[in-house]
Amino acid sequence: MAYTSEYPPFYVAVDLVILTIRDGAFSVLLVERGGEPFAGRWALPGGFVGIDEDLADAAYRELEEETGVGATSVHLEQLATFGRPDRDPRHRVVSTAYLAVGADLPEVRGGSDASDARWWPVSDAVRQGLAFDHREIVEAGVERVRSKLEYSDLALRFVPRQFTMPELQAVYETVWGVELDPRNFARKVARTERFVQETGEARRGGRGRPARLLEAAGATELMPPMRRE
Amino acid sequence: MAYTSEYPPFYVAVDLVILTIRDGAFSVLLVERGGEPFAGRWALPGGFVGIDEDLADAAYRELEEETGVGATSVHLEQLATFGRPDRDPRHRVVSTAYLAVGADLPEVRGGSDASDARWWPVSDAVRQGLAFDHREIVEAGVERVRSKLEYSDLALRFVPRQFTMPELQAVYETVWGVELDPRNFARKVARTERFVQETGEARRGGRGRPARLLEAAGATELMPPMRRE
DNA sequence: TCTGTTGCTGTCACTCTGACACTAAACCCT
DNA sequence: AGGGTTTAGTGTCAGAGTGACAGCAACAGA
Repeated sequence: MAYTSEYPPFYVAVDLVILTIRDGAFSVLLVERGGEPFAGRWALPGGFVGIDEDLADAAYRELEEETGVGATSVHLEQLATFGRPDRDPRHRVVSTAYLAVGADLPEVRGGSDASDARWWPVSDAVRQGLAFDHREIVEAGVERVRSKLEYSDLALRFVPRQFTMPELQAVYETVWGVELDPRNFARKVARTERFVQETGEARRGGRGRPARLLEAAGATELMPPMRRE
Repeated sequence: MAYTSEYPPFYVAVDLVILTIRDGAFSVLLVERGGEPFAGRWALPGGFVGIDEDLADAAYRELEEETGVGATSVHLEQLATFGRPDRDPRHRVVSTAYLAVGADLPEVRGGSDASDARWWPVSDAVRQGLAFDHREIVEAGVERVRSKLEYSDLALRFVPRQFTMPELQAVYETVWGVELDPRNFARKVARTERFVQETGEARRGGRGRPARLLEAAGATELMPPMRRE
């Protein structure tokens, strides 16, 4: 069966801004483009949405294809939609960007197509020329995360299920690019009821005093919020 | 010229959540649907995006068609994109919702098509059954506004260029549905540098002591933020 | 057991917040 | 003209949150 139309068609895509902290760097997953346009340039993972597929489902599908990580333990939310008529030189593509945040996301080499895929520190990623308008999309995702650390539990998505207070503090310091006072930080986290709770265990094996292991306790808002600057 | 495709096409639309305060009520503009589906039901104004048209341009165009108001003095921002496969029974329509906020938006009767159009208090609007998934979209817009009042200058878009402190306070009270203390409110607004400034004039003619006229002074953030609850 | 390293907590001064009551400036009516 | 009514505008005080700061605690390894 074929469809005809008086007008050229829209293509609808999803792009993923997958963020994690790797080796102490706030990082985004990029794939190297094999073909034109922008061959050899780095771009966000993404793809076209099926005609019967929900946008969020398409985002999950792309996420799993690129990282092998299921929805479990990865936070996924809609970021924004980018639809400038000239953003793709081939067709009219409207792309809804999704933001994914996870802990310990796996190393990736070679995506579904033969092209390369790797984690980039976000500062390096936006400095180089990304394909399409992906620099703008990455910046929107990064700003969303920086902002949501202030008042939400998003920081907990950057650490494993069990984590320590210094690890959680490092999330804020890495994402915001600032240094925080550990005493004030711990006080603020502890003040929010049901934000984190003690597991009773501790992380041993490193140097120095072992840090107590914490886990999320259900609260989704940090109240009062943590403030930048 | 005709285009053919192996697959049924996507349609890309914009929907507008146009919010203002009318007669003391936080209100949204709805249009009555003339034809199927959802004939007779109320819906958000909106329409399809041209194949060479930017999403934001389409939103501006629809805004002007529906309200006669140009971009001037109306704040417009992208809200979110709604793309459930079954959200429109006819086609696959992916719709990007835009949020518009303005002061003194005009009364409207009869849109571009012959159907009716009018302002609804948002509580009445979401209570009745709106067409498509428009209830969800309205709720997203309302929540966005309630949230942005806390930390941005969005409240200034609900009042005319010159306004009084009680009028500005009424924006917060109406949108949040709470009562605020005028002393604490004025202190907080005045504390943020360059948020509002005196014009030297006063609003006369009403009952009681005339209120001094203020205007926006350039700051786009309310710091520290105004807090709900 | 000594040293190095990292985790953890308490205090104090300051600012911000929320609660609260009175004075000021206009209008209206007599 | 004066008194009453209505709305605008301000100051204080107690409690909470914040940022700056130093010292003790618990482990590993030598």
